[in-house]
Order: sequence, then structure tokens, then C-alpha cells
Amino acid sequence: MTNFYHIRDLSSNFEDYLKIIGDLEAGKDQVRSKVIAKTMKVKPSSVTNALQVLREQKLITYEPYGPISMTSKGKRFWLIIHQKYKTVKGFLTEILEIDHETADKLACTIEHKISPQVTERILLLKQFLKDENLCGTNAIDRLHDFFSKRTEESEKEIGKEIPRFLLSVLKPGEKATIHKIDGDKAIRQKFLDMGLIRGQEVVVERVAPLGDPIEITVRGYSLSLRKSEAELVIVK
Amino acid sequence: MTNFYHIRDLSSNFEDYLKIIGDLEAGKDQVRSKVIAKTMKVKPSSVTNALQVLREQKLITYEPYGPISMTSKGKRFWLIIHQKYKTVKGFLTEILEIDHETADKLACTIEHKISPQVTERILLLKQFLKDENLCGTNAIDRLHDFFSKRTEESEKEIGKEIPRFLLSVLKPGEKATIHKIDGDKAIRQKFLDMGLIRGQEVVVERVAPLGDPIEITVRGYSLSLRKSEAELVIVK
DNA sequence: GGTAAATTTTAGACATGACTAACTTTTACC
DNA sequence: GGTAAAAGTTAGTCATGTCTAAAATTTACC
Ligand SMILES: [Mn+2]
Ligand SMILES: [Mn+2]
Ligand SMILES: [Mn+2]
Ligand SMILES: [Mn+2]
Repeated sequence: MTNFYHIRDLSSNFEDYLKIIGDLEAGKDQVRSKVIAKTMKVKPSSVTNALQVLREQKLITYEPYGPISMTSKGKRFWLIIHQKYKTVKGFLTEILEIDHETADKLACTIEHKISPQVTERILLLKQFLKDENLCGTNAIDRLHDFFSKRTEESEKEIGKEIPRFLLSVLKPGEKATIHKIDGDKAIRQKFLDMGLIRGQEVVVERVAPLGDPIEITVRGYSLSLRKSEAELVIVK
Repeated sequence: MTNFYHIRDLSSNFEDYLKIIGDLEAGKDQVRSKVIAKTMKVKPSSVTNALQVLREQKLITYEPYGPISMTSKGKRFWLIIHQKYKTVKGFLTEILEIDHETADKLACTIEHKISPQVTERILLLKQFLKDENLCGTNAIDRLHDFFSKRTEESEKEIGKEIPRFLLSVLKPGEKATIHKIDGDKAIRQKFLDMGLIRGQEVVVERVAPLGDPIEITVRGYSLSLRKSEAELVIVK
């Protein structure tokens, strides 16, 4: 009866095209077909096809070879997807301490399937953990301690105890995985924003004469850390 | 396209076929094409096609018109998917208090994309919240109180305060949505196992003369509750 | 302004995984 | 055992969304 092939809801993939267009429009530059193709890891002709579909749905305005811009309906849609993405990715990185790349991929799947209620609950859970102050310690910090304790225990069980160091003792060219970040809430948040998170791989690029500053690469980005900051990061 | 969490060359949909075959095999009855079709909401010919694909991957043994059964490789993969499914669904229902139907659908998407690490972290988060027992109250209970407080607040804000009753005062034929469940941890767990969870819709079928027991329908299942139990459930 | 390079579109092929319709095999029942 | 119903398969169609190759358009630069 209801042939759901004919119901033109927007598929996950086309929601992603819209998401990327929205992200690009938020930047200064004009939205380019080529950039969309590169971001989606798809050939330019696929982008053209997607643009035509999005135009049909009145989510963007666009003519052949012409500029691409979102309609207000498109912007509304984009905002919804964007918020879901941010919520899920934030949950994965900040609460579960999943590395950015994995979190990105998973969030990009979930964002299309998640209901407003689930989104709200995740936000509330996050808020709950951030505000909850059990015995003087923040709940998220306790959770993350719990994560590292358990990880250590299971590593011990399978007998592969991996030595740990401070990031500050590594030499140029050495690679390591972040195990834990010490320091107060503010500094942890700062590290988080830079993409320094448990499980994230980092490469030490250069170390200044007295070990300060230290230049590292994280997810393709270059970062410069004070020695005092690098001493808060435990790697393995 | 090497995605190492998933079965190589098996799409999410075909993982679901395998999952259903495994679930059915866990029951007593022989696995029937017709049942798979019904569960997947798909025509029988689509099932035949899927069976051929699964056989090609050596996940099941099967010949035309013959019995269907999983190979040991198939069982191994089924277990992996099944555990991911259980983890995600458990998180959604027990922690986030999402209704079973929504949780099912979302878990069925996520199960194919989630890495072992994320699965483990979700389990640890759940365990952390369950064990955390400071200030006398269990963390999950505190979280759920936090959820209801926030829900009430936002309802008040948009001016649509919905009246609440005890489930025990409803009359046959009346429908309601569960708002909160009082009682201790054990009884809450019991309700949870029956599918009684915040946001879940219930219909009162019959009420015995003195209001005990009360027969209700939840997600198509019939349940009989003591009056004393029904008095713990707040609905709207 | 003219030409080459870059970008984008069109046209058509192809893989996937649904579907319908017709056919085959199995099961059920007298 | 014979026959009809049920279950399952095969064959062919269709929508989706990718791709390649070639054509069209825009841009960059002398
Ligand atoms: Mn133009
Ligand atoms: Mn996405
Ligand atoms: Mn047989
Ligand atoms: Mn699934």
C-alpha cells in the first residue's frame, strides 16, 4: 500500500550534504561544489545530484554553475541536525572520552536517527554529571577516574601492562597515546577543546632547548604546549 | 572501506538479518523464512536473497527449502552484534529512560556502527551510575529525579501543566503516559523489566472489584498489577 | 580578449536491496 | 496417496546513489 520508496523524506546521506553546506555557509567563503565533494569523499557529479535533490526539497537555492545558498527551511533543518550532532559528539568525547575521529563518525550516524527526546536526555545527563558534586569531587572527574582504573585493571588481567610517562619527557618524533590528564577542571576543559583526550594519539614534533615549549601534532593539527602543561598529560 | 568493527562485506541490513536468525535460533522453534520476513518487515523474497548472501559469507548453512542454521562464525558475529544491541538499548532505557520502542529502533541503528571501546565505556558509565551511592541516594535515581524535575519545569514554562494521577485510580479503557515510578530500587527494576518506564504509554484493560488486581496493556503485552504496585506509578 | 586550466554538469553504467508476479516445493488434511 | 493451501524461490523490475567519461561553463592569466 504505502510504498515508502516514494515518500521523499531526506535520507541520511542527503542530510549530511545539507549539514556540510550549512557548516560551509557559516564560514566566510562561498560554498563550493568541489569542497562539498572533498568533505563527503565523493565525486563532484554526486554533489551535483545531491544539490538537485536538496533544491527539489526547497532546502537550498541553486542553478547550474551558480552559487549555492540555503533557504530558511534549509537553515532550520541544518540547525536541528547540527544540534543533534553536537550533542552526541559532546557526549562521546566529554563523557565517554572517546577520541574525536571515532566520535565524529559515530555522531554522524546517530544524528540522523535520534529523536528530540533522546537529545534532551543526553544533554540533561551531561549537565547532571557536570553539576553533581559528590564528596567534593565532580562526577565527571570521578567517572573518568573510574574509566582509567578499569582500563588499567583489564590491562593487568591480560598481562600487558603498558608503561606510562608524562608527555613532557617524550623526544621529537616519538608517538604516544594519551592515558590521563591531571589538573583542575579548567585546564582539563582547555585540553579537551584542543582535542587532547584519553585514547588520542599524539606525535611530538619539536622540543625547545629547556623543554619549553613542546610542539605536538594532534589529529593533523599542530599545538604548542608549555612544559607545565605537558607535565599534566600522562601517555603510554 | 575496511571497517574493522563490523563483519567484512556485510551491510547493516544484513547484520540485522543475522541478528534475527540468531535471536530465533535461541528460541526453541526452527528458524522460518516467514518469521524473518515478518520481523524485518520485508517480503519473503527479500529474505531468500539475504539468506543467500549470509550463506556466501559462511555465516549460515542453508539450502533452498531447507532448514536455516548458523555456523560457528555466524554465532560469533551474532554475539557481537547482540551484545552491542543490549548495551545500547540498556543505556537508552535504564539510564536515559527512553521508551522501549524508540530505544529499540535507535539501538538497531547504532549496534552496527559502534566500536568495542564505545561499548565498553557505555557499560562502565552504567556501572558507575549504578554503584555510585553517595548521600544515601543512588546516582541513577538522582539522575531520574533530575529528569522529572527538568521535564516539569519546561512544561510549566510553556504553560501546559499536565495533571498527574496514580495509575491505580484510572478506569478501564483509559490511556496514560508514565511519568514517574516511586518505590525502592528492587521494585523499580521489576517495573523496568516489565517495560514500565517513563514515557511509556499504558492502557488500563480491567480493574477487579476492589481495585486489585489491575490489568493493563504495555507495548502489546498484558500485565496484571497489584493495587499496591499501581499506587507507585504516577501517570499523566 | 583569448586560451588553458579548473570547475561543474550531463549522460549513462552499475551495485545494492527492495519489490511483484509467477513458479516450485513442502505441508496439511481428507 | 491426492489435492489444496502455505511456504519459499526465481526472475525480472525499480529506486537510490554512487561512479566514469565527456561536454559545458567559469576562472585565471597572459
Ligand atoms: Mn554564475
Ligand atoms: Mn551524518
Ligand atoms: Mn527440506
Ligand atoms: Mn540493527
